[in-house]
This record gives sequence, C-alpha cells and structure tokens, in this order.
Amino acid sequence: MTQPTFAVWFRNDFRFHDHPALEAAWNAAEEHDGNLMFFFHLHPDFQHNTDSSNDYFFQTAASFKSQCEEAGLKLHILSGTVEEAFSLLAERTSSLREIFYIEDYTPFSHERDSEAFRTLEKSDIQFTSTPGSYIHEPDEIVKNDDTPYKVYTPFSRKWLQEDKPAEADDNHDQFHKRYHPHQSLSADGEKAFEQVLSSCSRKWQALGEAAALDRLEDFIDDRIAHYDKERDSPAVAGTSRLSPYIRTGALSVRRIYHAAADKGGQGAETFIKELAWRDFYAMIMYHFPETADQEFQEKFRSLEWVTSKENLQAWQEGRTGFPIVDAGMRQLNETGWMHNRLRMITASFLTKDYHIDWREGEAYFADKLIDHDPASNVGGWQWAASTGTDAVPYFRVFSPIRQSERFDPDGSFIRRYVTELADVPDKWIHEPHKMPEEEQQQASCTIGEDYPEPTVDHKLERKKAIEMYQDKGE
DNA sequence: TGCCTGTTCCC
DNA sequence: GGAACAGGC
Repeated sequence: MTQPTFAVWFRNDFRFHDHPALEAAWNAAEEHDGNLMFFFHLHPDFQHNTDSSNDYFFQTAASFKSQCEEAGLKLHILSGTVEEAFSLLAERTSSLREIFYIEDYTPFSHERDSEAFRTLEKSDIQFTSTPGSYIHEPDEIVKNDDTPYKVYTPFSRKWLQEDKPAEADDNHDQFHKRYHPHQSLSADGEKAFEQVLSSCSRKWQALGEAAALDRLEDFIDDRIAHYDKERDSPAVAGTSRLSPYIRTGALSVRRIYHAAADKGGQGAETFIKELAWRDFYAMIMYHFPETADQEFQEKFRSLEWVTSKENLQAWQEGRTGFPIVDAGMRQLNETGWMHNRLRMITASFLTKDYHIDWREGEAYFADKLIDHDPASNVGGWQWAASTGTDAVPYFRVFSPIRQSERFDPDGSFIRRYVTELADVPDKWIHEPHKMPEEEQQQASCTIGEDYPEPTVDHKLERKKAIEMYQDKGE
C-alpha cells in the first residue's frame, strides 16, 4: 500500500520556525506513517509584474526554495491558473491526502483559496488551515457584543490583554526522514518560476529566514530600547526594518511578539502596539472587504478626486518641490521601502495637496513596497485620506514643511535622497525655493533647474482639501 | 499621529 | 516679539 502524502502549501510564509501548517503536516505524516511534500503556486496575477515588491517576494521564494534544497527537501512550483495548478497536483500525486496551509484573510487570498477548494472538491483530498500569519486572527478580537472594533485604541486594549499564542514546534531537522525525493512535479511550473526570476534583477541584501532572525536579534538587543524615541526620525535607523520579512513570512510575527515582550521596556511596549496595528487592519479588511477599494466612510465615496497625470508622476518620481515628500518617494523608488513617518507625509501630500485619489497612491505603494501588506496599505492610505475607520480627521492636514522641520530638523534625511540639495544650508533645507540667489549658487542648486519650485501652494491646497470634504455633508 | 490664527500677558 | 493657550478647520 502506498504511503499517504501530506502537503504544505507555502504562500507568504517562507520559513521553518513557528510554522503551524508545517507542524500540522509533520504531525499527520508521523501519525499515518506518511510523506511530506511542499509546494508553492506561482499565481498568474503576480507573474507579469516584477516591480520591486514582487521582485523581492519572488527572490525570497527562491531563497526559500534553496533553503529547502540544502536541507534535502524540495519546494515544488506549480504554475497556471489555480484550477490548472491544483488539477495537476492531484493528478500527479495520487497519494495526496491532505493539504495544510496558513490562513490568509485578504479578499484576494480568500478568492484564490476558494478556487482551489472548488477544484479539488470532488477528490478526497482535504484542505486544512492553521493560524499563523497574525498574533491574533482577524475574528479573534471582538467587542463584548461580538461585533468588530472600528477604532484602534479600544481594539488595542483588548488585544494587549489577550493571551498570546505559543509558537509551533519546529522539527525541520527531521523532515528529510519523511521526505521522498519526488520527480519534479511540474516542469512547466519550474520553467515559469525560472522565467519570472530571470526578470527579477534587483540585488537585495539579507533575504530570507536566517537573515530575518539575525535582524530580529539585532533589533531586540540594540535598538528596541530606543524605539519609542527614535522611530519618528527617518534619518536614524530607529525602526525595526522587519516588515519585509513579515510580508514574505521569513519571520513569524508571533516570534517577534514574544521576543519583544520578553525584552520589555517602554520601547518594546511602543513597538508591540505597532504589531497590533497590523492585526487591526487585517481585522478591518476581513470584516469589511469592500474597503479594499472603497472608502470605509460611505459619505466620502463620492469625493471628487482630481486627475492629473503630471502631478501623479511628479509625486511618484519625487519632484514635487517639497523636499521631505521627494526624499520619501525617492527612498521608496530606490530601496523598495519607506519610513512610516514618510508614508504618512507622502500620502497626505498626494491626497490633500494634489487631491489625487488615494487608490492611485495605494496602487503605487503596492507595486513598490517590499513589505507590501494589502490590509495595512489600504488602511494607511484611508487613514491619510481621512476616509478610513479611525482615520485622521479631514481638517488635520499635514504641512509638508512643518513635518519636515519636526522630523528631519537638520535635513540629513532629505540630503541623503535628494542629493541636489546636499549643500543647501540648514536654514533653507525645508523650503529651498526661499533661498536667495547667491546662496543657490554657493550650494550649486538653482531652484527651477536643479530642484523644482514647489508645484503647489500648500496653504491654498489645504483650504481646497478641507472644502472638498466639507461639501460631503459634515 | 495637525496646523494656523488670534489673544493675552510679559518682557 | 515670543510664549502659552484656545478655538476653528
């Protein structure tokens, strides 16, 4: 009799530590004297866009594939539509009994998973999900009347009180015992994956699980103690920089939580609240999936956004004429990551100064951010656009100049990314267009040539923005 | 985790 | 002319 096969479907969880689906598959294989198998499905929706977000994701997947191979295991790659991929999987793996995966709650994932279930519903192959992508799953933290929270602060209070899940057992050093080297499951899949990788041309430092665990250790040992004081200065490496690992699953958020909680202190407490924000936005998107592309506040669904290709492009390329905005956008374009303070500033600028639809900004961030998380990205954009739940009130408009003075006082962050302003004196770094001609010459920076004039009048646009929201009946 | 403006009080 | 504060958007 053939041994049953227990598969793990890796999706955005490229790790061995704290992987409950792996643990469950391992336990099932042990119990039934079966085999383990791993696979990843290269979804066609992602295959043709290799902007930095997907580039980073696929290269992490590739590094995990190598990590598996080094451990004597194999990560099979399936390609094609979900239906094609899972039909092929069932056809080629006659002993397949159960597929384990970590639950992911975005509308996209939900749709993809349903398609997979439908494809195999007539077979006797089971799907089994486990938690593992969040500290508390989206349906776990609810109000006393069982309805979902809509405001972060009360949510976070409840979130902080709850017992936290323990980590899954990690038996990966034993996996090879239950792994039988199958032939390549799908030559097409392997080929498609190679093809995608060949168009991923960026060089990333420190990809994958081992690097992620190292960075976590550095953060906990050296930086978390000052996190509360330094996280708002983009010029200082004060944030954890763990988000790309969270997004790819190279690092478990539950591992991060326990490491931070064990360390303790004010910095750790502030940091842990940021982990709660991630759960909060995942929870919002789970309960209100339509807010992935519609305003949470219904009265703002009819806002009349301005269409301006020119301004959108200026924002994307970091030539708005507002140094802090341009520095943030250039950091995103160059590194695939942006400091959170700057995400707020650039998002506020796009929506409140250019009056451009937040969905434009959200889509751009989704393509670029190596830590792109759909729920947090939409949540952050709707926060900045004042259309979200618990969003910034529409009349609290960020001033790109005041924010710059407060969070990059000596302009060192600006100078790092907007190099044409490198020699501009501190006095003018936040508003270089006010610099007298003589000083422009000394700084080798002629405004209007080397660096743009401000593309809009902030004071005026602020007023227009407030009126635009006010008209929607407050 | 907003910013501006106007007022008062003091120097 | 600036600090401190209140109120409005």
